[in-house]
Amino acid sequence: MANVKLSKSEENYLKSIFNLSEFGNKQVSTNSISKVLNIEPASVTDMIKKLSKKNLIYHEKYKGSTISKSGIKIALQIIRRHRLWEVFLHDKLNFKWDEIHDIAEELEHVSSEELIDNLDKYLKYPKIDPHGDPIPNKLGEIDFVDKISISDLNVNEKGIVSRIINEDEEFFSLLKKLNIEIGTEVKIIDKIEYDQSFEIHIDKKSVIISKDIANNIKITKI
Amino acid sequence: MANVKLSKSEENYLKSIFNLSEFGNKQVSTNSISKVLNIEPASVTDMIKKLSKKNLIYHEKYKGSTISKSGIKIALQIIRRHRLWEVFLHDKLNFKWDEIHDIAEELEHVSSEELIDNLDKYLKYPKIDPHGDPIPNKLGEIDFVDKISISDLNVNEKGIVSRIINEDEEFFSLLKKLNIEIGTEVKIIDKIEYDQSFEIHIDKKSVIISKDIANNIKITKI
DNA sequence: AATTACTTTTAGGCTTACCTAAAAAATTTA
DNA sequence: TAAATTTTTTAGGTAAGCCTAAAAGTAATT
Repeated sequence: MANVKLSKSEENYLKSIFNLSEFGNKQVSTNSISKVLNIEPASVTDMIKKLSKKNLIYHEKYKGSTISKSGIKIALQIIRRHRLWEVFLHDKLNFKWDEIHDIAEELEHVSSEELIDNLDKYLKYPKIDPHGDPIPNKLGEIDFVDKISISDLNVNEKGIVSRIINEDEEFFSLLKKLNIEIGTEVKIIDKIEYDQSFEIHIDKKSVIISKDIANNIKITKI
Repeated sequence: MANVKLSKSEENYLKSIFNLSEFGNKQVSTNSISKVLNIEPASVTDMIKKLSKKNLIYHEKYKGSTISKSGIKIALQIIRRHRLWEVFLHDKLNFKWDEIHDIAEELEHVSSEELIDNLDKYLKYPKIDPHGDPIPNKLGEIDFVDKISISDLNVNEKGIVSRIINEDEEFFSLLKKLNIEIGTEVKIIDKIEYDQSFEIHIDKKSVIISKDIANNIKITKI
């Protein structure tokens, strides 16, 4: 069955639903999809009906949506395309890691399996993209490393930044200002009880970041 | 003025009109656009109105369309993107020269000037694509070499295939069957008066090709 | 020049993917 | 638990880009 080419919109919805569902395990609300895609809830309801009819998601009225097995499979392929293009843009075309997301967002919808397979080979089958996110292979398999965030560290512990969760422009430019990128070493100086923010050291300079920011920066403990 | 992003459809129309106009010099009929794009004439009329309003083409009712200066400029950029992607697909991803057209047809609509400039640099500013077509530079300038076709050769003259005009799938597979590609040496054995077809030698093997085929294969005389 | 044939345009429709406004259901709060 | 709030859905509408059928113009043929 299946395997009818999806539209760009359908692909974007599916990818977002997958991301919001945390690997297919959580029910996703109409509102949350509306927010990440910047599309009115009423329109989201329309698309939910469409994707349900194609059995890519299941939907219970007024309750929420769950992504199906075949939906996950497709979502992983879209994510694979996105991340491979990001590697290409960063490693071959010398784009900065904070410039690649939007372009990859467009390239990911060019649908040719052969194109992606050849690109994968050309890039020597990379395992992670420039943001530190794992790249699913042709079969949709993904090196799933359950990473901890800066917020999981205790005072005086250190880590190497390995992945940026939030992909918003503003978040990227904030990190740039803070001199944080993949590979940066951070050390926790203090946890501020009042608002749960963190004082950390980057290149021996002290900065304070909110709990939310700390949550969005994954690290490898050292 | 100008510089509002065009839709994929608008870009495809503009490119076709440019191609049919022979570098902007000829008036283009609604029917001819309809044929190359495989879209009904009535729909073509709709789009002609749209492009006219944007001053990318001029249109005289029932007479035909002419592409404007700014239309040409944009068309050349689309062609530039298409041909650069073809070089990438052929040289880097190892696609065969007859497999690249359709994929490039999609990639060409990804709109990021920076992307194309970086790609151009990465490919070392190529002057021709794998079909032998010249690639416009960032400014839209194009190495315009007025090539001759096989049909311009006389009996016993030889040439090296340098460009394939027709980009249809069927034409490509015909050439493949005939063992003709960029770089192939051909020699005219005979011109057949009856139907203007040509008997030519490829790798010392004799084949007969129609006048139309001979017209669509550009060569460098040797 | 009249008829026929072809080309182009107009008119009206359809689908996709969005929208707003209002109704219905679920959840939170008092 | 009743009222208020929030979420979700329904209903109806819009623009883009296509379609068919029919009308209007142009060109070719007799």
